[in-house]
Amino acid sequence: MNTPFSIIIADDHSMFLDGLTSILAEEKSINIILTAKTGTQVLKYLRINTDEKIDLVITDINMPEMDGVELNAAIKAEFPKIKTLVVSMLEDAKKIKILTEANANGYISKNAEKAELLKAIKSILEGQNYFSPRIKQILMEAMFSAKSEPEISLSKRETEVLKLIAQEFTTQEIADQLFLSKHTIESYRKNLISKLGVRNLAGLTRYAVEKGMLE
Amino acid sequence: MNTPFSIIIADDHSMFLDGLTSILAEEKSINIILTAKTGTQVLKYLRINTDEKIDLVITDINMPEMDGVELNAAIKAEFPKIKTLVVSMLEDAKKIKILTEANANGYISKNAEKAELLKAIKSILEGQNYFSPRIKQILMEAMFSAKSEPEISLSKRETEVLKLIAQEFTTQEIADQLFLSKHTIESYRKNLISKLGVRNLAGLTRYAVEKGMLE
DNA sequence: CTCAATATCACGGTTTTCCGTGAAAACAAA
DNA sequence: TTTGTTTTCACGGAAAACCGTGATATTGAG
Repeated sequence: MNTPFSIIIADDHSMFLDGLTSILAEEKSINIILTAKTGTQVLKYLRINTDEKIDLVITDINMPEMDGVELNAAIKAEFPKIKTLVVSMLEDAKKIKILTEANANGYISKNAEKAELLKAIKSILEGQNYFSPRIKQILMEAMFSAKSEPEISLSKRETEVLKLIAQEFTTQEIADQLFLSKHTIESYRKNLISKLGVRNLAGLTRYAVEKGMLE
Repeated sequence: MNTPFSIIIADDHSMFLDGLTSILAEEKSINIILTAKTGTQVLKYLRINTDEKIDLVITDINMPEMDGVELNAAIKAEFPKIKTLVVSMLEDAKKIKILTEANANGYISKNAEKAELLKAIKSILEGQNYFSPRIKQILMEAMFSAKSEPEISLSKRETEVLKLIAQEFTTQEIADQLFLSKHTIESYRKNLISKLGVRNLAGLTRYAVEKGMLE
């Protein structure tokens, strides 16, 4: 018999953490070394116990302090030998894309059955990545739809001005705050309006609010 | 020894369901009769197997088809003897309030530890309701903060005009659409601005978006 | 019925936004 | 180093929003 695999689990919801632990405790080939509620806790552990061989980190995406995406990136940068499996509530195309680009070894949804979870873990521990058909499909769709979206990107200043505009400041007030000419701010207004494809202040404000740009 | 308690668990996330099942399987005094992914499944089961004695239904709030709040209400209406324990991701004051008013027997967050879950289940099965101190506190705060909010109410027309304003229509355009004078729309603008305590179009738009007035 | 809230309309004046058109300097990427 | 993006500034005119200060008619609740 081989030595059991060592894994770490990170999820901010205790109950889910306990549940996962309980499921995996039944597996003789798996040793749960640590359960954590934030990405930082996991990283801290890995940095201190460098001699301990960890095979896999299972992580949620949504966590306080350091989320699963960041944690995955950090692990891949500092401990490239450690495999990662991301488990998430939502099937977020963008995050999945980022994760695949950051070499995560697997991604499954919390909608997945216990059987699929075990299958994913086994695949990854054997050296194969695991992305369910459903996830692959979402990824593909995101690729195509991404092309239809012209991907509006705003510069730092543009973002800064837009925020202030949406916060009910007038052109003059913004100019004063940023120590710029009011003509400059007017330029930004115009650019933003054409760039974002809106008609007026209402459109600008709506964009800012919907993109969550205001605190 | 008493006969074990019969419980049903409902949660749309398989993995959580499996986890919970795994945790509770360790308890000899608990028999898991059914696990379901929607509230309707649970209700259907209860209606068919009326002879089977169910002690407790553990349910998530966020589920497709029929959520935990509705499920709780339905159970309390049709099967008042069955106890309910609601488990939720978020600590939503409004929903907690509704649930307590609908006589749910307990509410715990998924942030809760396994120990608290077991404590809640035991309390409820022994006939006592269980709401954690944290939940009680949130409930209290909601009560007070509800009173402090002056509750701005807009008339039908005001709402209608505000929606159009936030959708980038000008005063003249709105007047044309509603077959009103532009002066009338200007009056509404003024009233809305003072009523909502904002400075300009940006504030109006922000209010509309944040209140979810625009589909 | 009465009173308050709602809905409608009006005008003149000020401020702000919107539009077109242009351009120079700084900076980063190729 | 050339090229593209970002940041900065300028002017004039048109359009729209904002402000104050009204008024009248309808309507719904008490």
